[in-house]
Amino acid sequence: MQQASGAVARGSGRPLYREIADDLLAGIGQGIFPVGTLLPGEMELIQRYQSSRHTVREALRVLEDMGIVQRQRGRGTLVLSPEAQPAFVQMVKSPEELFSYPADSAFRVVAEEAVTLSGSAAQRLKAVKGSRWTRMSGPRMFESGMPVCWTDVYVLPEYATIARQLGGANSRPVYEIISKAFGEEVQKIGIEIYASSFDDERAKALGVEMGTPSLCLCRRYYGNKGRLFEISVSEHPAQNYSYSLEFTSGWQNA
Amino acid sequence: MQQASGAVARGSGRPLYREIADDLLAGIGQGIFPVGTLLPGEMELIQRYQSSRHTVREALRVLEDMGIVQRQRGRGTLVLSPEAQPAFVQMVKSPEELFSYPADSAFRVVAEEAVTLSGSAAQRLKAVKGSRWTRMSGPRMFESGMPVCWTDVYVLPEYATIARQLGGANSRPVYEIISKAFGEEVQKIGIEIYASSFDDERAKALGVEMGTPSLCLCRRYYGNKGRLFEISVSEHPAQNYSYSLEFTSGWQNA
DNA sequence: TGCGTTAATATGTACGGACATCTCAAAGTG
DNA sequence: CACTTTGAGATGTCCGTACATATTAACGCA
Repeated sequence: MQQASGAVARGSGRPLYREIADDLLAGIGQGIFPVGTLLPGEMELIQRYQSSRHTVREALRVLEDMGIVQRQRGRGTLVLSPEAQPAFVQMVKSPEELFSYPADSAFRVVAEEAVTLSGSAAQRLKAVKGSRWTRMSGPRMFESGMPVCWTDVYVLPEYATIARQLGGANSRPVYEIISKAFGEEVQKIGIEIYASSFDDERAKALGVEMGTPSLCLCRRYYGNKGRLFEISVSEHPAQNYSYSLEFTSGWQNA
Repeated sequence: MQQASGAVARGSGRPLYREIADDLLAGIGQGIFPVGTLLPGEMELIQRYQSSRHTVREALRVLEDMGIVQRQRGRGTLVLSPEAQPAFVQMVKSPEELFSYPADSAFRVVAEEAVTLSGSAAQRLKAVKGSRWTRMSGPRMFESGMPVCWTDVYVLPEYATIARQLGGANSRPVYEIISKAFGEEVQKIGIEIYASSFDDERAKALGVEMGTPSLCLCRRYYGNKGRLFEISVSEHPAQNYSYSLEFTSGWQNA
């Protein structure tokens, strides 16, 4: 282990800013710069490493790209984590890919009503108990008439007017309609996957036997300022559906 | 749409390097700098935008962080893609987080045998038909004796010797044992999630009723040079288990 | 023709300075 | 005491320069 936070080797074949980054990283790992504290300022690092501000900033940028520190103008450089952050990353271009819905299927809304979440419903949806939503329910069908899944969509009451934009064969996802119509930018999406089995009503609607195993996907969409604005729960017949993910090692370049 | 690749607004409140990055991005989108070609050199961009090399490089770095261009010393700046790459990213620190196994549970191997995948089995595991594996099967139990899930682990025959390292209460995941013992570095992990229901044998082993809905997780581990070296299939009783994911917008800063 | 050498060109690294903007705490004010 | 103002210190932006190193193509020689 290299000595942390002192002089570093120059002309070692490796760039100076890398040496400095490694030294700072070692210092963080050894607790010299504990997580949650601020790293020494740029001016102090310049003196410590007898280098220029440009080089020091380059080193700090490396640590920031690794997710180890977070820089904040006017405050300083905050230590976030003692080690390189993501070892495995999954990337998707748009939230649409998280859907995996067949393109030639349509959501047919058969019920729309205002609901106030009871304790159990709130717990299941991981929403606030007593909060009010507008729920739209119905099956998603292929054009051929074959059922894909049963879907319950909960949106904030102020967004209830989007209901009339649903139902077309090539209608956009609900989150996208809301995003465009009301300026909600999707900041975060949470997905929960669990298994269940169909109750009587839904089994009839989808034309399967009651008690058929099902795969449920509950998606939560968070918009501006992290506000939860849509929850969608889909229940798929087990034999027709699976959910796939792929994780790749490294950040992007490594 | 802004005019691409000409002068940009200065003193617009936004940093100059951002303006330049946006202008170059627009130029790429309009086909002025087609995908696969090299962007103009830094010196030319300096003249075009009447700016300094530092600022131009900062702009190019923005595009590189977005995955739009790739810089190469001595060659130039290659245009990779016309639009920003990942909009949503999920990050996990280590493959272990993809497990979500309780810490105080243990895998109890009750059967170990060499298998050659039949067509249907290969299709289900997404592996090569006729390929040979060593399969270890058994329940995963809490220390209290309560069952967590049933697990089938397939490893390459050459790694079969790791079986004797399994079973302890705090044994490491299989992929990690293999990684350390044989130097396989996990490059990629694929996860497939689907619903099913327990057959007679497994239901008895886990103490649940036959036909109970279950959530199955099939994980595929790819090692050096992308070789598939382990497949693990876990079947969980539905009421005890759910799988959660979270995706965040932006690259890391945005 | 074939191959090693050389030169031009590109980005990478490193140094210097100046001013802008944000944050937070201390000092000042009512 | 509460609120506002001020100022020090931090990072952000932007300019300048010089040299190092990788790439490629042109050149010269056998």
